[in-house]
This record gives sequence, C-alpha cells and structure tokens, in this order.
Amino acid sequence: MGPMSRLIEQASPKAGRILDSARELALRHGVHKVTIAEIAAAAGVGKGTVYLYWETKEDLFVGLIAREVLAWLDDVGGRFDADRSLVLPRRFAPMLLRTTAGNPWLRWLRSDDSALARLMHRPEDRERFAEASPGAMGSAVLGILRERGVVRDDLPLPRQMYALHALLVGFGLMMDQPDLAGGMNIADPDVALAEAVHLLLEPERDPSAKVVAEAAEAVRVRFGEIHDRLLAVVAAGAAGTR
Amino acid sequence: MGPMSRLIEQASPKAGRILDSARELALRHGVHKVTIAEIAAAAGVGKGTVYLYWETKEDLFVGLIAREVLAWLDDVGGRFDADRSLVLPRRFAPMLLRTTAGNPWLRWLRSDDSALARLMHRPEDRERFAEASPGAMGSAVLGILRERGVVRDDLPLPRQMYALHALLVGFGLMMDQPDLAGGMNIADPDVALAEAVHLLLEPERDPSAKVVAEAAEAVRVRFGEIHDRLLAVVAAGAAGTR
DNA sequence: TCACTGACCGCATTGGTCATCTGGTCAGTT
DNA sequence: AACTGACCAGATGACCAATGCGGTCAGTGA
Repeated sequence: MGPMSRLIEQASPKAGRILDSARELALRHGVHKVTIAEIAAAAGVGKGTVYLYWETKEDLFVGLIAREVLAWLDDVGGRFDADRSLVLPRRFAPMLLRTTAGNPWLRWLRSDDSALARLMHRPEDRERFAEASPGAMGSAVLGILRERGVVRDDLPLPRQMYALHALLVGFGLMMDQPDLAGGMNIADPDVALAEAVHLLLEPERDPSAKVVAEAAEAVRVRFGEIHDRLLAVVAAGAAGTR
Repeated sequence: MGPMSRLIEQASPKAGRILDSARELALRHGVHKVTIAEIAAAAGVGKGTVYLYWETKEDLFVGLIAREVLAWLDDVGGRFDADRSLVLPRRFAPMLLRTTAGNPWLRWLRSDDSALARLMHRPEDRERFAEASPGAMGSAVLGILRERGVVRDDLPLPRQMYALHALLVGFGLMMDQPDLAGGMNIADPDVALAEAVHLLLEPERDPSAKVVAEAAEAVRVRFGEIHDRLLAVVAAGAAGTR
C-alpha cells in the first residue's frame, strides 16, 4: 500500500458518505438508473460536492467498485494470515469463488457483464479490474505455487493456467446462473471444485508446512501488488489529480 | 431413429429448399431479422407454403436447429465408428468442443444465448436441445463410462458431473469469447482440455481395448436415444401433427 | 381434389419527434 | 476555501403514426 495514495474516503468523511449512498442506491435501482442528484441528496450534500471528489460519474463508480475489490483483497489477506494452508489449490480455488459469490459488485466483475463495459469506458480501468478477477488471480498465483512445488509441474504452465481459468470461469458462471448447469444441482459445488482442482493441479504428496508457509508469503506479496495497482486506479479517478 | 418419424425435408424436397433458404438468410441477417416472406421467396415458393410444413416461424427454426444438431450427432457417430478410442475422456471432450466450434447454430446452442431463448418459447423444446449441448452430453456419457471403468469412480458421480460440466462450459465460453480469457491465449486449447480431462476423470491405467469397445458401443446407443428425442421435437413442430 | 399461392388482417415493432431529465459547470454564498 | 444549486447542452425515453410482420384462407390451376 505505502503512504502515497490513500482512499479518498479516508481523506474526507463526506466522500465516504457519498460512496455509501451511491452503493446503496445503485444496488437497489441499478447503476445506470441512479442519478448523481439522488446520490447527493441521500448523502446530504449538494450535487456539486460530488464533483469535488470525482471528475465524472464513471470515476465515482470505478472508485466504488475498486473499494469493494480492495476490501475483498483485504478479506482474503486476512484469511491467509489466519490459515496459511489456504494456498493449497484445493482450498484456494473454492475460497476465491465463495468469497466473491455473495457480493454483487464482485460477481458483476467476474462475469464481465456488458453493463459493466458500458459503465467503464477507459480500457485501462477494465484491464486493471480484470487483473483482480478470480480467474486472473488464480492464474497469477499459479506460477508462484508451481515454482515452489505446491502445484505439479509436469505439464506446461500456459496450458495449466488456461485450464484453471476455464474451470473457474465455468464454476463461477454455473454458480451465478444455475440454468447453465442444465438442471444439474448439487449441494456442495465447493467440494466439487476442491476435488477438481486437487486432481488438476496438486502433486501426489502434499508439500511440507515450511514450503506452504513460504508460498503463502509469496502469494501475499502478489496480493499486495494487485492491491496497489487498484489503488492507483482510484487515485486516478479522484478529482484534482489529473 | 426407427422408421416412425422422418425429417420433414425427406418427405418433401420443397421443405428442404425452405430450410436451406432459412439457414442461409438467418446466418446472414440473424434469425429475428429474416422474414418468412424472404425465406419463401428465396426458396421459390409462396409464403403460405411454408405454413403447410411448419405451424409457426418458431417451429421452422426449431426444426432447422434440430436438423443441425442431428447432423452433428451423425457426424460424431461416424467419428466413433472410425475410431472407438474416442470414448476416452481425454479424446472425447476436445472432440465435443472442436466439432461444435465451427457451427454457429451449435455454438449458439451451447452458450445458451438469450436470443435463442427469445426464439424458442416452449420450455420443452429448450430442454430437449439442452440435452444435446456438449456439457449435457458429457454428463450423460459420464455415467456410462464410469460403470465400465473408463472413468475413475473414487469420487461421487454428481460432483464429477458438475466439475466436468463446469470445465466444458468454461472452455466453450473461452473459445467463443476470448475476452473472457483475460488476454490469455494459447495455441492449443484442445490439448489443455485433453490434459485437464485426463487428470480429472481418467484412472491410472488405460482400460483394455475390449472395455473401450464396449463402452463405445454403449455410448453410441445413448447417442441414438438423444437423436430420437430430438427427432420427436422436429415431428412435433411439423404442421398437421398437433 | 388438393398442393399451392399471395392478397389480406390485426398486431407488434419501428423510426421520428420532442418534452423532460441528467451529467457536468460555475458564479455566488457561507 | 469549502460548498452549493441554478443553469446549460446534450442525452434519454415516452409517445404515436406508419410500416412491416406472422399467420390465415378464399381462390387457382394442374
């Protein structure tokens, strides 16, 4: 994170209230139905005030989604600190999906909804967010785990990544829209994913506790990088910085 | 197949011409842009003639898509006859995707496009078609292969099915819309899928040739069932039978 | 007799219009 | 200096007429 760019809401409580109002109203009526005037009124500020903190409506919502993703990254980080064995693919993958399943903003991000593309016009922003999608995170982490023997290395990395990505996309979509599953419904998709990832990625023998701890540390560092780059997106959207 | 219900185009060459025109025009301009009048004109028949063979525009296109799927099933059947080792999951799964990748109608079916839902209003039809989607076919075949030892049985079948379905959905979608892959592109997704399915489903030792042959036979029978049920859809859509 | 046709009908969809509303600005207020 | 809300140009969507559609059926001719 570093001391450089802080979240706008931490600098001003008013900005925080605006974000909260925007979040609530957008969840209720949809992002492109809610108006800046509504948001400002709900936050108890004037309409112009919103534009003191963000240059455009787009920037406001980019910042909002970024906040959600950052909170999610922190959440995941916390889980890691509590239990480093979460780096094991069979635990990592289900955790990625489960922690994103509940949050509409993250789910939205994952399915690459067209509505999101309509909102975020700057390709750079979309790319930065795509970096934090479960599929991309899985891929990013895969290389690290593979180097350290937490993931089998008897097959080329690119194909392994592609397969993992496909698996996560598939599970994610089937969770979001059960009709894609063709009527098939199981009680515990998490377990199914864990088993699949285990067979797909994990070597015969579990790695030692030491290796696991080191891998977890490396993965945490990677999380930090993704975190910081997202933070840059938020900073870029803040008024007065561009 | 049986002698009972034959494709409408085999009964009347005129119906065949109508289907051909419908196919060509719909591929060029989209299903819901093309008009019955255009189709009739292109086929060199009167507009009313179309309604001698199909009750509605919807029935016409249901029949058309069914024809495509039936042709695909025949194609796959032929491949099976030529090489029974195609039942091996690592060869079966890539074949399912590859043979459906080129055909817009089948691809459409696979992605469960909303445009298709707008066209096919009868849920019964949609269900019948869903039965023939790659994911569903994979699932249908999975049980057969498992019983015979071509697929490992150390994990519960429902979760195995779910995982396979997710994997196929994921690979299929990433093939169709590469942006879902998050910029990741590999030369040979087929191989990646083959490897993934191998790890996911296949036992340590390959089954004997005899077992493979028997499994292939059973799978072919299953294909025949799916074939026949689709044929029933076509027959139901034909005018004068309802 | 009957396979076939195309003029015809009611209705859904379209394109065009225009009043309203929205994102964004800025002179003014506190 | 922080903040506000009246104001503006352009986007939006409600509305309506006109077109074009799916589907019908009386008629045609082989």
